[in-house]
Order: sequence, then C-alpha cells, then structure tokens
Amino acid sequence: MPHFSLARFLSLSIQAKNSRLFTVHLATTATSAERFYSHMLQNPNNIERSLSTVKAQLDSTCVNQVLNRCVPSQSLMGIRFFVWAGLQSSYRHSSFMYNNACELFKIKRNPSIVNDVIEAYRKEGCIVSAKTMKVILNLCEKAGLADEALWVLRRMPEFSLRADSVMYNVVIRLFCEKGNMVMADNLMKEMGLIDLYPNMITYVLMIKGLCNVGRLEDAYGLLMAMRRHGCTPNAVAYSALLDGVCRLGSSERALELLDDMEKVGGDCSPNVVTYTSVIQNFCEKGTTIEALGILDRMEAYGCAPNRVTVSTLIKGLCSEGNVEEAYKLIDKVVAAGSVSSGDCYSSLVVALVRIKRHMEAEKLFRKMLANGVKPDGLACSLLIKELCLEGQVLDGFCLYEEIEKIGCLFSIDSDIHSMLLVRLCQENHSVEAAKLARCMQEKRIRLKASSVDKIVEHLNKSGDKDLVTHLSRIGR
DNA sequence: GTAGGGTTAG
Repeated sequence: MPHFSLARFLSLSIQAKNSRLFTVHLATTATSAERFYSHMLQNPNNIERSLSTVKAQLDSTCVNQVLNRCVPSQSLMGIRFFVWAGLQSSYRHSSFMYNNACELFKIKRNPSIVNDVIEAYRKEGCIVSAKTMKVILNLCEKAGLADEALWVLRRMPEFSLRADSVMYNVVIRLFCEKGNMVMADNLMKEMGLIDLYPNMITYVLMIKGLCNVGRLEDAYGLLMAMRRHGCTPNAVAYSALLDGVCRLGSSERALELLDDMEKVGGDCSPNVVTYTSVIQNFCEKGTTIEALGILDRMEAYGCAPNRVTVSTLIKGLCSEGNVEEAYKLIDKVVAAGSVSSGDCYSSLVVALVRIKRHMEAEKLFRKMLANGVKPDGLACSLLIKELCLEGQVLDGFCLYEEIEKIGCLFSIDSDIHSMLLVRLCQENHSVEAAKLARCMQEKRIRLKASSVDKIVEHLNKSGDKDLVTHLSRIGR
C-alpha cells in the first residue's frame, strides 16, 4: 500500500540525513555506554570502584545511553552511575542532563531513591566526597525536593563531610520556593553558627522568598540586616526587594526605593533589569503612563532600555488598546538606537496577535518584510500558527515562503512546521505540502510523530493520490 | 542571585 510506505517515509526519511550523520558518533559512544553498563552489572558491589577502571570516553550521549539502559528496573544503579559521572574531571553534567535524570528516574515521584543512594554508599563503604553530595543535592534541586535536600545536608557528617555555603544555598532556595520561610530562615541562621556566612546569593534568595509569601517588612528588614552583617546589598538584592515592593506595596514606596538606589549609586545603581521589572509591575497594574515615565527616568539616569524593556511596554500599551502609543514608543527607542526596529516591531506583532488583532498583526508583519526589517522567531511562529488556526493555511504557507526568502527560517521550530504541513495536507494543497515537506527535509527538521499520524489518517480517508505522489517523490 | 515571550541539542 502506498499509504503505508508513505507513513514510513514521513517518519523515517525526514530524519534520514540526521541519523546518517550521527552513525559514526553513535557507534563509538554506544560501545562506551555498553562498557560502563556491563561493568556495573558484573560488579554490583561498589560499582563506583569498578567504573573508574573502565577505559571509555564519557560524554553526555554516553551518559544518556547508560541511564536509558537502567530505566526502569535499575534506577538505583542508574543514579549511582549518574552521580559517579558527575564527579569525573573530564566531564560535567549540564542542567539539561540533571533534568533528564530526574525525568527518567521519576525522582519527584520517588523521592526515597535519594535516601537509597546514600544508604547504599554507607553500607558498601564507598568513598563519598563533598562533590558526591553536591551532585545529589543538584538532583534534589531539579526535582524540587526540599525535605530530601535537607536530609542530604544532615547526613554529611556521617561521611566526615561539611556542607559549604553553596550547598546551604541550594537547600535554602528549595525551602524559599516552597514558601517555607521559617525553615529557610533557620538554615540561614545555622550557617552563621558554623562559620559559613550567608552571602549575597543567600540574601537575595531570602528577600525574594519573603516577598513571595507577602512578608514585605521582613524583606526590608533583611536588606538592612545584611549590611550590618558585612554584606552590602547590591543592585540584585535591591531589585529583588523592589520587585516585592511593586507587587505588595504602594507605587510611592516603590519609587522611593528606586530613588534610594539611584542616589546611593555604585553597586546599588539600578540597571536595565531593575527598571524593566518596575515597568512590568506598572504595566500589570494597568498604569502604563507611569511605566512610560520610568522609561524616561531610566534614560535620564543613563541606562538604555533593551528588547525586554520595550516589549514589556508594547505589551502593556497594546493590552490597554493604545496601539498608537506603542508605535510612538518604537519610533523613539529606535531613533535613540537602543533597540533594533526588527526587535521592536516583532514585539508589536506578538502583542497584536495576543490582543486578537490578527489583521493588523499580519499587515504589520508584511510591511516589515517589504521594508527589509527582519522579524524574530516568535513573531514568525506566532503569526503562522494564528493563520493556520484561523483556517488561512495557504496564507500561512505564503508567509512561510517569504520568511524563508529573507533567511529568517532558522528560528521556526518543528511544531510550527508540523502544524503547517498537517493543515496543508488536510486541505488538500498537495503542491504546497510537497514543497514544505521538501524544505523540511533539506533543513533536517523532524516531523512530530503525532503529525505523521494525522497526515496518514487524512491520506487514508481522502485517498488523495496527488498528494501521495508528491510526497513520496521527496524521499528519492 | 533580579526582567520576558517561543526554540536548537545534549
């Protein structure tokens, strides 16, 4: 059946170039992963000792493969391998890898596994270093496990280890995120008792946490207290408090604090993040005029707005229906040279789509293309998506082709491509669908699995021979 | 460690 082979084409041939490219790479790392894995199976007692005798290259692909081999029945071994890998000098786990491990071993749902790992180290008399504990703490952090992280900290003396301030900060961050400020506060005090002084990071975490639970006065108090403890608050600490004041307190008080920062200057000088955060808060309260005042104020202070500042203001103005003012703002910041017109108008396109003024968004977008102003990835993606959802899939495809012409396709992801292809197929635009599929193949953009199913389902229903012919030619 | 509005691949 042609449909069946088409399904195979859709799912396989679009990735074909990719996989061929990686074959060599995979072949070498697969053996590494295999070596590590089989060593662990053969030496189930103190796997760490045996792992260090394995002569194999350690990289993220290899780590991933080992973890996948260990799922789901050898989770404990998998995590021990992960921790061991994190200790090797030639390799460092990225944040992505920590997330990966958490997902694979479902650490959030099975927090007791943290306990099991440490217990296994103790029973087998493994060498446990502070770094070992750090990797385990990082796993707890990724999984959002505050209690378990604290428990890891508490067990360190058993291995003759002492926690450092980085570790305390990890645990404090977790309790702050949970809103348990009593525990966070106890931990901060405990640091002082064991000669580990809370640092800027500790204080910023605490100020943010206190604001999040509505304890604004305590956050103020802490900012004052940190100075007494020899840690002079900087712009980050002030900005964290200022954000809280904006959300919980009065505008007057917020402006007063901003004023203090400007006057004190030096390390306390408000930066673009400080001002943008204030602008955002004013916009959310619906006082966009005040937000525009902050823009003038920051410029007067010598701090240039960036794309985040401008897009925040554009969003605020548009959501109040004041699109005219948004255009004026763009003219102003572009003239000042702080933000490119591409960034500004892209933000406006996005804001217009969000307030459901699609026609205007599309018109502006076309004007940008006509004038050689390059739209950013979000503006392109959002507009194509909107056109698809509104049943204007051909318009969406035309836009896609124009974006391609000016070389801005790189930022459009697989989701948008898949959506566009599905809709083109469903509405029987065979020529366009084939063009898009070819383009995806050239750019090695994978089709989402769910989209493959939808396309095949459509083909089975419609029996569109043209489309089948067009699509199946691509693979050759 | 403080602001936002989607991503890559690992």
